[in-house]
Amino acid sequence: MVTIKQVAQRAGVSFKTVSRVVNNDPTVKPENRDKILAAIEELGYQPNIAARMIRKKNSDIIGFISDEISTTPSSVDIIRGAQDMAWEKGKTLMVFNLNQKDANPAQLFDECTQHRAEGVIYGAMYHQPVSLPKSFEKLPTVMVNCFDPGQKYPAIVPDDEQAAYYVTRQLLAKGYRRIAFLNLNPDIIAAQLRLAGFEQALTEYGITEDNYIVKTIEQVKGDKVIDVTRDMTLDVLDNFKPDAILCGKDLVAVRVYFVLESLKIKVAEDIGVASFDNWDAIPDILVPGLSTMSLPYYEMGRRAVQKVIETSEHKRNTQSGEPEKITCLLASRESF
Amino acid sequence: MVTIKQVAQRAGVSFKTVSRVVNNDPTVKPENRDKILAAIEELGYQPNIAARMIRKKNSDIIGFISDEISTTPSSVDIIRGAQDMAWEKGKTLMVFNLNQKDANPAQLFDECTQHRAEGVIYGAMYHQPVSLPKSFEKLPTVMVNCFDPGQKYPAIVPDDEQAAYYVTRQLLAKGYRRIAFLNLNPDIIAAQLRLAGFEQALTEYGITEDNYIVKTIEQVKGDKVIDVTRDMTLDVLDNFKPDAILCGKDLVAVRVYFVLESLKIKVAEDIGVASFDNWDAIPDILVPGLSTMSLPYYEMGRRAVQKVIETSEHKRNTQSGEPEKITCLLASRESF
DNA sequence: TTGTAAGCGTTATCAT
DNA sequence: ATGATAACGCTTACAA
Repeated sequence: MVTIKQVAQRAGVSFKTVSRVVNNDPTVKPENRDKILAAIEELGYQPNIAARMIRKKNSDIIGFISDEISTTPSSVDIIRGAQDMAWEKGKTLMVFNLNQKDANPAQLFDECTQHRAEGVIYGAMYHQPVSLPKSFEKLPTVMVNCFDPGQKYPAIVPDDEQAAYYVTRQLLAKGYRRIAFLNLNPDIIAAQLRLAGFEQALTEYGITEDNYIVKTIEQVKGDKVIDVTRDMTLDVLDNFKPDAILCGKDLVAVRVYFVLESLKIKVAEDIGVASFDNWDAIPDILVPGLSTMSLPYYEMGRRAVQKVIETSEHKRNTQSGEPEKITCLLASRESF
Repeated sequence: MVTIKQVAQRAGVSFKTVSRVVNNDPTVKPENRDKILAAIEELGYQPNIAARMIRKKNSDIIGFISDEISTTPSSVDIIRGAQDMAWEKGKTLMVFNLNQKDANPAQLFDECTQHRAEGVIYGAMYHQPVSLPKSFEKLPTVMVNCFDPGQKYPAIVPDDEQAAYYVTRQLLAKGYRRIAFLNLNPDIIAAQLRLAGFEQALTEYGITEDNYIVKTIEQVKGDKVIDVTRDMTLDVLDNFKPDAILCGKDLVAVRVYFVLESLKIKVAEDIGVASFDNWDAIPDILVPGLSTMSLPYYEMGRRAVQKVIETSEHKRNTQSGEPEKITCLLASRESF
């Protein structure tokens, strides 16, 4: 690999002058600058980031540790957002995956330390509480799509309550008055928050308990969780007769669409359908297109990087308070 | 940050002895080794990879540049596979995304060079030819899910022809005799290869042209590509009356299922359905579960890392020959 | 405006 | 078995 010294020799100056040019130091005679730039070009010189790193004390590296046990594809957008923001800020994101086999969070954290990462982001694949190993205290840490139960670290999460509140109000505003909510497993944070938002909106519209219904689309059978969307949908259609169905996630909406199709009930025309996720191609593959609250993964990733840079600059990690909630937007199509 | 010297002082030895312990050099008195290990533990010493890198000549870093213009979620598995293999081989994968805005391949390549990556993997999000900038010649480069038209670099691609051949034979083996193939846009490599595999299998079974049909599910309207799966499916059912439908991707299968549902035609019972992708939760959300040829993204990622390590060790990049095809397996469920 | 010397944290070399 | 010393490629501090 070509070094700064080789460039210096080629240009006929001292290596320090080359360093100046590389670092955009203005105090270089234009004539020399041109000579040096030419030499850099000819030799194809690229600065050695590692060497630079040990002398300057910043690495410009941010570690991203992702819990990918359950591979929710859209959560990849968290990483894309993080990467874009890192790029904009002149940082490099080093991504590590937590895969069953061998790697544990502490190990991956050490990896980050060894690369002298300036901060670490821990990302989970669905909104949940996570307790990180103690070692994470040694570096500015930001949690994304998850949070520490003791609020030890700043956290970025989707505003699930707002999402449910918003979509419910949209349904109500369009005149729907008997909404069935096919919610996710109530063990999940998102399910709890959405229920709150859902009921809040209903209350504000004066909808009483006999005019809405909430069901769970997952049932625990022994140690297995099984999806009962179809039965639930049929049940709700028969016994509650809703004018709109709010689904816990887009995949639930797919099954609901199938049930409706089989009953010749037309989405939008005969019944409104709404959902959460805006999961990739799913909402568009359905006919009519599914109106669904998009989880702001990309934005969360961006915000996490911003936050970790802030914390590392201010060198404070503690007293983080409530997780920062990122607003969810409605991806509006034709299903209600 | 704790350095090797501080550990040395704490343990009462020279810093070189600490270096020996850190690098598992056996020529250290056990007594000293214990003292040093204790000091490392107490001080929380972590080696500085950057410093190590400038002295040793290897970085143990592999760059992964991914064309994420079209975000096919499952292609994330390429990265997961690459990351797992890198971890197993003691390498660190540095992932860079190609996002419209500003970053171009050459820039990201430079980023890799600056980190002194030992090799670079270029990954595309669907199987396609790609011409890389000339700069990639400077580092061992492997292409994954894409290939250089001039075979300049080793490439890892899914064996689309084998996939189509295999699934078609499976259909035929189960007795299906009138197969309709709703293929992807014929501009796409995968579509061309699959057509070849499909027809090969049919020929071997002596199926003649009037007993199969191939249709495209995308149509170009002006400068827009529109999905015509529904119309095509209805058309084929009406006019060709197939006993099985082979879909170009799982999302096509979803639409086909809807059409069949609306016509009260039962999948598996009345008609076989097969597909390509094994895309995340889709095949399982359908009822009956979709039997589909899985694209071996994870394995491709693993293989790409293996290959880039091989090439970097043997220092040869040229004369790569045909892309290496990774076998696709049938994810068998209940749809045929 | 430019260059010299020192230093970053590590490994390599060679002596002890 | 251990330790001085040099070296890696760069930046910082300071001098010219």
